Amino acid sequence: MGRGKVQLRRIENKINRQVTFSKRRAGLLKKAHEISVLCDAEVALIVFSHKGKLFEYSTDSCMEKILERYERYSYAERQLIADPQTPGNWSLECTRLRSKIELLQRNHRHYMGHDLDSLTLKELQNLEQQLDTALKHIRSRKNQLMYESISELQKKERAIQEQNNMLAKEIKEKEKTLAEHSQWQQQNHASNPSPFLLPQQLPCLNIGGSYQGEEPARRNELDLTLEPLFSCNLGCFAS
Amino acid sequence: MGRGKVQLRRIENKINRQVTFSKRRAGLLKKAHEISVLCDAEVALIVFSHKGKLFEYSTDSCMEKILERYERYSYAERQLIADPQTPGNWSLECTRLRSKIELLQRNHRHYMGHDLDSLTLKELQNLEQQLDTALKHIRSRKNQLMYESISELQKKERAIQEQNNMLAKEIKEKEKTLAEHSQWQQQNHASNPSPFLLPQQLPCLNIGGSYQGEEPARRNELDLTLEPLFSCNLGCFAS
DNA sequence: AACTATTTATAAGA
DNA sequence: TTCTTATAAATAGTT
Repeated sequence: MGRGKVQLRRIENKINRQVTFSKRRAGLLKKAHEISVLCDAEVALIVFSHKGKLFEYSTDSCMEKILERYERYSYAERQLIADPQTPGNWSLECTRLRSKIELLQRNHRHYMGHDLDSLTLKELQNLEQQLDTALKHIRSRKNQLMYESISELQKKERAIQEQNNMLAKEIKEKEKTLAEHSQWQQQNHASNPSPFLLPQQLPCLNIGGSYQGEEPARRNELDLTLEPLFSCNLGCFAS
Repeated sequence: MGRGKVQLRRIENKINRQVTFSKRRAGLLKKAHEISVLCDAEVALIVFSHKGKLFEYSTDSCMEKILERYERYSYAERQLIADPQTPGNWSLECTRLRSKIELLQRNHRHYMGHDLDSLTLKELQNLEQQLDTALKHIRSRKNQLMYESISELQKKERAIQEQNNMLAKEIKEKEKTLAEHSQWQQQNHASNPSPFLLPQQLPCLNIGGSYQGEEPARRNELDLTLEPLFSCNLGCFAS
């Protein structure tokens, strides 16, 4: 379905894969719902995206019930597998999981550059290479984000500058009108208090107020984004 | 899709419902498989027919694993429903541990430079700095090991050289004795076959044999250690 | 996110 | 059930 036939194999283009995933996921959930309604079936659908995000559908009788029913049903087929409900097995499982956590944490310490004494030269070499690669990816991604940030700022700057110019023009005109007016007043009454003060102050107040009032949230957001950006190592641009 | 449009409600005709179920079930399983392959997603699909028959599909990583992952994942969202069922609730503990593992693994993927799209600029910056520090530690430790390796090799070289010298000396003396002896023999019998061949060969054989026999295990170990060392990035000495 | 040319899925009929 | 076929839906590539 679509402009071209598609081969049943992993889409290598990341963007394409993401888009196709969104579309097909919607289609799949819809179809799951349809068969469930049309044919009075009980459906549970679980989808983990490549990135690990979860999407699910389940007939109104709720996911947990269906999974429970599944476990019950499929249990008959795999009588051999030890029952994980047994208290003894649970504690065993816990022990297994804890040791796995221990391993992951130890591993993580190595990735943080700690506890290196136990590693051989070869292991250190592997670690170094992996971190080096990871760092490259991270810096590349960071640069991408920063460039995006910068070009958005430049766009914003141009917009604001333009606005600024327009406001300045407007003020100039107002100033002119006011000056003419005050001159006219002076000629008629000759007793005007501080006639030149107001026109001088207006520009600053107007510009500042207009700018801050128009988009305070977005401005703050950008400020936050850029603070660490320039206080930190800009040297990474070169990598 | 089909000859007529279809309303999204239970098909009352039993035969029709059964037929539609068969067809749509096939379609649904196919699509589940397709999205799983095309988009590298992990999919679990469970369908109970109206009559209670089970049909299922799961990405090759097998149903149980996906369901486990699901439980783990959705646990985080319903932490609130902390059911204080039985004192010493093993299954709850297991779920908790599993979600911790999930978290560690996700974290680790970031440290490997994967799945970076979900990170903010600030997070990327932190990650970069951590990896950079870690890399410095690792390289420093690696250098230390390499220097140790080198100085040990040099020590070993000196020892072997010394041994070599001693052996050479010994051989020279033996040669001398032999020469005297053979001269003496020649003077007496005058019919010695290839009298100068043996003394020339002995040194090589002796030295090689002595060296290999003395510590074959450690020598192999060192060779293995040093192979990647010099074929690889020596540039790290500078860091 | 919307569009559209195509491919797929499938409802109805045989 | 299975095959066929007309038609509805889904969706790949594009804007």
